[in-house]
Amino acid sequence: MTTVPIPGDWPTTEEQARAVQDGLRTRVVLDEPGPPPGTGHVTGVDVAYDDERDVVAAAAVVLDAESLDVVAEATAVGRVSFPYVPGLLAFRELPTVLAVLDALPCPPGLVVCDGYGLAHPRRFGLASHLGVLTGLPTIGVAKNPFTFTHDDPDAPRGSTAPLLAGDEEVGRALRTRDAVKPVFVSVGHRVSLDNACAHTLALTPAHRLPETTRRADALCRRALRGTAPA
DNA sequence: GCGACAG
DNA sequence: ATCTTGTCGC
Repeated sequence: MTTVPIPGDWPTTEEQARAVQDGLRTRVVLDEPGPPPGTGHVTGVDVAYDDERDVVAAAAVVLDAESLDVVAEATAVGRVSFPYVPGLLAFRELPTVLAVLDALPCPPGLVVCDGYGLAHPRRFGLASHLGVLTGLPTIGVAKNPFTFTHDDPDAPRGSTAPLLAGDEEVGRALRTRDAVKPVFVSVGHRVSLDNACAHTLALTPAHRLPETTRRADALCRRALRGTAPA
């Protein structure tokens, strides 16, 4: 496990953070389809917090996209770098997530984030931000619709409904299990929305949430507990 | 102005 | 995110 310093130039105020987003948003690449589902590596990243102790733990779990077997794992711990502010989640998660990806012994391939990419007030959520900073193809799979609206997808797994910001489709509500609450998929960087949904379905053979995020969630919680006082 | 709001 | 027991169902 690695320990993470907060970058010296990390934003301190919401105003600074929004300015960073506005400066980087033009770098998002939207005209690539991304890797085909079921090939290469797919990596889940997630973060757990203990705000009382000011500790954050991140985990990355690399899966073989075809078998969904675990290929590699890494964890990293650090200090909380930003408070939770809707729309500025990336500033809370990124330092530790970048470090944990660096700590992996192999290329991550497609990165699946817990949260949003383009579906964001300034079209630059966590998944897009991570993609721009690393150059990696990324998607966001969120558990809640945030501020966006959508119709309820049909009951069968695989059904979708547009995630809307006004009349703009910023993502998709995707049913990953029959008659179970959908997940909310959006493009991060260098992946099409259709492909992002296809990946999400490939990663949900048995549960509502992708195997990538389930594995990463379990691992970062374990890592956080591992930092508890002896 | 007030409420809602990824994790 | 996190606080939290048992319980219903595949």
